[in-house]
Amino acid sequence: MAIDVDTVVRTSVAIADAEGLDALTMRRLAAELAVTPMAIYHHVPGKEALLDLIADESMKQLPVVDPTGAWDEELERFFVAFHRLYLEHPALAQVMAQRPLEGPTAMARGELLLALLVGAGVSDEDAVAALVSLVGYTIGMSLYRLSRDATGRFEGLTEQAAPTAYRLRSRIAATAEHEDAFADGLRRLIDSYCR
Amino acid sequence: MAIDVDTVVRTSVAIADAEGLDALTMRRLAAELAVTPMAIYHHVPGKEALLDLIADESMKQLPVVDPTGAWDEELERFFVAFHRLYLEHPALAQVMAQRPLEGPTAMARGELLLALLVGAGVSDEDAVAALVSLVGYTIGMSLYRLSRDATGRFEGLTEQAAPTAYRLRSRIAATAEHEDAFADGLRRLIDSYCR
DNA sequence: ACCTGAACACCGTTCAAGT
DNA sequence: ACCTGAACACCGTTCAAGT
Repeated sequence: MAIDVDTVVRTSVAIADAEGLDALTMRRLAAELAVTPMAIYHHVPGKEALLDLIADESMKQLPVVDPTGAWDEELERFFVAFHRLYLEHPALAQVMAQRPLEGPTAMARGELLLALLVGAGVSDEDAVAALVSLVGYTIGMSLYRLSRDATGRFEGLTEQAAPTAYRLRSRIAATAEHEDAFADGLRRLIDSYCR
Repeated sequence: MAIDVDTVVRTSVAIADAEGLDALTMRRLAAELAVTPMAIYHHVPGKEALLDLIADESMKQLPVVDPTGAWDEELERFFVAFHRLYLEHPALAQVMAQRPLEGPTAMARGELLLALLVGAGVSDEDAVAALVSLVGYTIGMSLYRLSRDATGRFEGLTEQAAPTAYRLRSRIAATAEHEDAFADGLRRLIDSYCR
């Protein structure tokens, strides 16, 4: 039934995107591929390995930075795209949250970012420190945002019953959901590495 | 057998801390409590609710900020403790990654942080923006660090076979695992809100 | 080499019954 | 009110067998 690693991975991504990561089970995937659950194991060692493949495949959507561009602008462009990738694929964010950014594709993108910084005169140490901070910030802000989207908000919390908590939540929600909240903090972080 | 919500939650935390979140199943928990799996459902609606309770219970370990202290120092103290809490309880970080910081305890801590900032003359909007960024940064850096700790590192990656990727990973690992990496980026972010 | 069928050792949760 | 026993509808994965 024309089953290979690529179709397995692509179908997995499609299921996770459409119905959430919980819906992605080996049995569901097999059904989608019109095949027995065990057939998948001839192309992928197991579910963990499948998630690794999904992670790496998805990272290919990250932009490739231009090493000749302005490094602060390139950084902003890259991490805004990173953030957007997570928001558009919540299941991916969920997968990546538990997985080091160590796939071949992620590493290749990392090399480019590092080269960009070092080429701009930043020391090796500072460049790596900057990258780690920016990646951490991006992951955290994405997950934080997604977790607010996912849950039914203000459940059982009315303005009458708990006015302070209610107002705090409203304000946090408004800020966290605003597109610019992420970019604002990102710029603060990037700027701090400019000096 | 002396089963109440508190012992259920505390035992859950103990299992998750000792053996990881995956080991925390309703059946395993029941065994630990010397009770039938179904007994738990008379004290907690279900597993999701149990995870909510674990989350809120754990948040009680976060420090209470001193509203009369220097706000930059208080912020640093709070988020460094937050980071440490996650590192010491990886299962908690895993739970929180998928859950909004909206429990009663988290909200109470948030109120205090907000009061601290507003008391220092920061506008409401900026204060909320600062908190969201700092929380996002802290969550992301914690998860990023934990994900590197969890996986067997450099699996199948030798210096001979792929020298560039190998060196990049080594440098990232060294940076990410350094205690000061988190605090450094945190200070950059906090400082950016001082001006 | 690739796929199937049946089975194993698990999950969370429902439901009816006991005290 | 609190707990039990048996069952249901799932999981990921092993193993032996087919082609």
